[in-house]
Amino acid sequence: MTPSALPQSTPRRATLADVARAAGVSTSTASVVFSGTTRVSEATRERVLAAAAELGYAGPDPRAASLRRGRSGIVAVVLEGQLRTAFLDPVTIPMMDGLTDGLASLGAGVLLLRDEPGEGEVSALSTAPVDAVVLIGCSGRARASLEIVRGRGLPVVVIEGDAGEGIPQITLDNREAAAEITRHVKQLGHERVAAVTLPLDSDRIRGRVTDDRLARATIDVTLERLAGARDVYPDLPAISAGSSSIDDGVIAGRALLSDPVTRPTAILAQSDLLAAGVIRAAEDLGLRVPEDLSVAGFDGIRVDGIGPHMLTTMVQPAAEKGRAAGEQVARMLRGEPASSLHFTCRFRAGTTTAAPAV
Amino acid sequence: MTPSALPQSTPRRATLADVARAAGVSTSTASVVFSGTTRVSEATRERVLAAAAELGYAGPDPRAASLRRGRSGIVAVVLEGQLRTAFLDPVTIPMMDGLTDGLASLGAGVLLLRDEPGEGEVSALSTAPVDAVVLIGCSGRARASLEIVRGRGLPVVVIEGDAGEGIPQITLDNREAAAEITRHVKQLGHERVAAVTLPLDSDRIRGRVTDDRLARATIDVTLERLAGARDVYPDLPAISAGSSSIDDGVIAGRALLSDPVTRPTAILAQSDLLAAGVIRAAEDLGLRVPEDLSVAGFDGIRVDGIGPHMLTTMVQPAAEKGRAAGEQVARMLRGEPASSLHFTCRFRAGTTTAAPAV
DNA sequence: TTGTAAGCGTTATCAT
DNA sequence: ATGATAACGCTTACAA
Repeated sequence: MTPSALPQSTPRRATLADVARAAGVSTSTASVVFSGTTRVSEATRERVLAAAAELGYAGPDPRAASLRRGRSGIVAVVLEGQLRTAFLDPVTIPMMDGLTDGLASLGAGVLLLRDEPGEGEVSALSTAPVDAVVLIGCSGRARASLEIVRGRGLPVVVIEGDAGEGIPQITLDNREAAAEITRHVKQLGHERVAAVTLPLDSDRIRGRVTDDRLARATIDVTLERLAGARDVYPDLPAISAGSSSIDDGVIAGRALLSDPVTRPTAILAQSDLLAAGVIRAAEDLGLRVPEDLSVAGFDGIRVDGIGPHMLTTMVQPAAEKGRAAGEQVARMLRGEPASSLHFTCRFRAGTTTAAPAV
Repeated sequence: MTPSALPQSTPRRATLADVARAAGVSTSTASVVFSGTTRVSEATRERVLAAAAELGYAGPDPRAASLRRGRSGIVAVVLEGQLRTAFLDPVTIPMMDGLTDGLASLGAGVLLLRDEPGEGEVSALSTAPVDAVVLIGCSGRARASLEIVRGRGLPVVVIEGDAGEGIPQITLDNREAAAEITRHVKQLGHERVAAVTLPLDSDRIRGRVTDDRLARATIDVTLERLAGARDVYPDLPAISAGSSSIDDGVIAGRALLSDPVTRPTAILAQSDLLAAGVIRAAEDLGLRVPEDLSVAGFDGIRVDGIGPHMLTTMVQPAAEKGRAAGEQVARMLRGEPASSLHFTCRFRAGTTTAAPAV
């Protein structure tokens, strides 16, 4: 534990002061050489750099710099649950990409955090040296994260979640978008229509969506998209999937299509992955899409694995959402006022919807 | 910019010294109340906490703490290329999950960094307050990252990459594993076999793998897995995919299967996604798997979208790889010696391989 | 159990 | 263009 116990390879790392001394300048001058805040004569500049190279000095210690500056250059992104589940959702990835872009103007890094403080341990959120926080899909237990963040007085932006008073949030027009694609289906002339929804709550139970289950549902996105569809077809039957995946779409699709008598002529899926599964299920049953069954999705991601089909879907600006969040964070950090932003989806006609067969 | 210009909401945040003063104790005592390093009488403890609550003090400033301690509690993970592409690879996600687990004993957070320093800007790697670094898929340009890291004297672990002397690395038995699954196919009696490989280099050009292209290839994983397969079938024809995805698998599969005369009876895919695509291509052509065509994958991920099939594949311990990296980092940070670890894949028989039809 | 004191390595301000 | 000086907010021997 004592320095002397170490191999010898740690003779105390050189500091800026060491470099300055070796170069025969003051620490402040040396500092300026690295930060570039002020003009420095070419001569001294080179002397300092040479001394640094000589001493193996790799630049200012970020910890000291961040204490002094009051900035660490790190923004925390709090994801719900396991990283695994978070990144399984294909919209998360472009969103994260957009976020890093939006943050780029700050030169900030992204610290990934989960919102579950594992086993009595204090949430890393309360001890991480971050300048700001982005909360994603802030529901239920994310409130705890929010409390910590507010306690620390950190700037925070929430994506797809309700954070209450004065906190900038990035939202999507889920209900309106769902209504729009549903109207498209209605205009094609479909009358027997059903929906496949995302999970209703964290239990992720599959099955027929009853009023009862709806009352206990906690996932806003699901509710909003269903509400939008029911704005068009008030009695729209729906079945909830266990997750947003192709396989769950297959299961739901099979359930909806198995009975040739009650079989719908169109299915509205709440995500593209679910839609892909429904298509698969339909084709397995010998139904042609869109001749025998129209299928609509939601998200507008690149779906890997539905072959020649182009999904009719609502394209959500996932990357833009992330970028917007990043930009609002950047603004707050610059002391500028930040605002909530609302994004809208865009209808994209594909080859998976058509008028019902006569 | 001056404090007075701000709304008033920033009357200087309370510091530990403020809290101590308010509680009538010394700063060190107050410090100890928060860190829990030493026993403190219940009475003072409560007085300090009360004072903290009163002043809205949310705990020690992590920046100051990390300067003092010489630790930031953050480990950087450097991914190749865009986050987008990194997270498109389904093995990355469990690996990241394992990594966070392995790091959990440290209570460290994970800072996501890309290895491409965007446009002349200094790589965040050189200015981020991190305690250690994990390099993933360190090839070519990641050498630059490695240089920075070594310059800063940070502990580093490399996953699936060669970092040279004395740097712990986490590797996989790609060649041996590829040979194993190839032997399985050979033992089933297949003689007309072909391979679908991962990209050969960052150009990601699709097509027949010639000796020429092979000589210029830069992606180790691809080369190792191909070498393993050719240990069994020395003349194994191969076609390279543009990426590890189902759609690219379809393309490659179609290319290999289109000619009924030369059509192989078994296809070895270098990833499960590619295998799924090959299966899709086969079924599109009216071939049954495994009766008319055997398909083997690699990775052992959950493939979303191949319906009833269970892929015959080599299961790689992705999460374990990540966890191991995390643990080695933890050891280095504790001053213990770290070591390189080599992982092996496990053969998993599925329903997609069988003896060729007679 | 509590207090004293000495930094941790920078950067910012203000002279010179 | 350069330098002196004072923080930044905390932790941790060590002393009491």
